[in-house]
Amino acid sequence: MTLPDLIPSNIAPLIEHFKDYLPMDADDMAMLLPRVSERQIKRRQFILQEGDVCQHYNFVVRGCFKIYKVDEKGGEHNIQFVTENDWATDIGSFHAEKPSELYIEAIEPAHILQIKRPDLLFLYVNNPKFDRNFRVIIENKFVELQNRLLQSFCESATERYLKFLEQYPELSQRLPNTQIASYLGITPEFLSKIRKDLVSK
Amino acid sequence: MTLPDLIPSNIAPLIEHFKDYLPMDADDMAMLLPRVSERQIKRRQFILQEGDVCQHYNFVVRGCFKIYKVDEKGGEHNIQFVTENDWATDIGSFHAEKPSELYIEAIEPAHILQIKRPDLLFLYVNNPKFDRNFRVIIENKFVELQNRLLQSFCESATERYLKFLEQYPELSQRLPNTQIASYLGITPEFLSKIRKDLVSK
DNA sequence: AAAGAACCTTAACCTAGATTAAGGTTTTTA
DNA sequence: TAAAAACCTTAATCTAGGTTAAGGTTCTTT
Repeated sequence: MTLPDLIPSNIAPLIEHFKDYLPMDADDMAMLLPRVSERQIKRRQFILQEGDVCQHYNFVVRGCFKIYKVDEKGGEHNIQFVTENDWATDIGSFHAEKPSELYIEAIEPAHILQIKRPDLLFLYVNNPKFDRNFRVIIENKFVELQNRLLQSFCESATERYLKFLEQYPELSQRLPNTQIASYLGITPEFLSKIRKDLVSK
Repeated sequence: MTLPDLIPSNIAPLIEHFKDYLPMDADDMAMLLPRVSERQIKRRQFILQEGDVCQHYNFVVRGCFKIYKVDEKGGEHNIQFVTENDWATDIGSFHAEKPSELYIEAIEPAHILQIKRPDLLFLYVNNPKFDRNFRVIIENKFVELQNRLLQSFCESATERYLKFLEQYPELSQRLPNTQIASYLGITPEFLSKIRKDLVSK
């Protein structure tokens, strides 16, 4: 539980995150530590913009981000919210080193830990624990995304909204309804109507 | 390119698939070989049904599968087609050992290679190459799924259909339009209308 | 070779959710 | 602390795509 003294405590949440998957010994931490850098992000600040190559795996220590795409007509579509102890990255852009189609923007002031591409590759090549950890992390992300697709195919907007409230009760307090509507794939006006209809029942 | 004589050639496509990610030596193959079993699947046969726990990672050597969910009203929604040299598995059900919400059904007679859960876990624990390979495989699947979600959010049915034809020209020959419509998230009747409108332009 | 099943298309009508517009409230920023 | 920006709601109108129904065609199975 307590970390060796030589590990600065501000990277502790990331170490704890990895420990959810596999035990991390002092050597593993020593390998990770010099490859992680901290950053404070202001509200409305971007850590990725359309057209840029995603250069980092970003671990959120505190705060909240939205990952979204802007369509031809300028509409924003949230594909994911990322909060404490989760990763905010465009995996496709990161690995293929291709320009991203996505924006990643802080909805709240945030504190993140970043790992650069060459550093992550170093970790993969030199310590199989990182391959393992990220395999499992991405499996979980895949399942989350698949459930999202299934919901958007199989359920009405009202059902999706109710399940969102149930599944992310904390997020639904933290976020403005505009952002939730964008995540659900509907307009804020229609969400407003859904909320009225739910109350009147 | 040529495999050692002791490896039966009918597992060759899987070995080649792994070689796309990392070199495989004789020891790796010797570890893999006894943990893979072959199966012939008939058209319309299921390798996974709703309610069952997904027990295998299924590698498709030949044929085509659809992975779909059935909604409350009995409607089918294809989330993915799987053809040669790809994996047909419900990753969520497999790893959590929970009943699946999905069906995986052969659209064409198929030949698959299966790895059981305990065998895959053995490979993960005893040879880090498998963690690596499946990390990369799932990263790619994640990106594919994310693009699908983005398209369904940002584009009209007509645009989605045109991109499908472009991205999977071979599949669009192989599949009936009913199945393509279900993948695009529209009814066969509406796809028929889209096709008519496209021709008349 | 025939019967049944799956598939494709057209067309009339229907609905979930979008759009536009407007007024009020809360939050942010200068 | 005031102006600007973001947010929320309501209501009228509009539209992409669904539903129902029906007829024709092409596979599959016996």
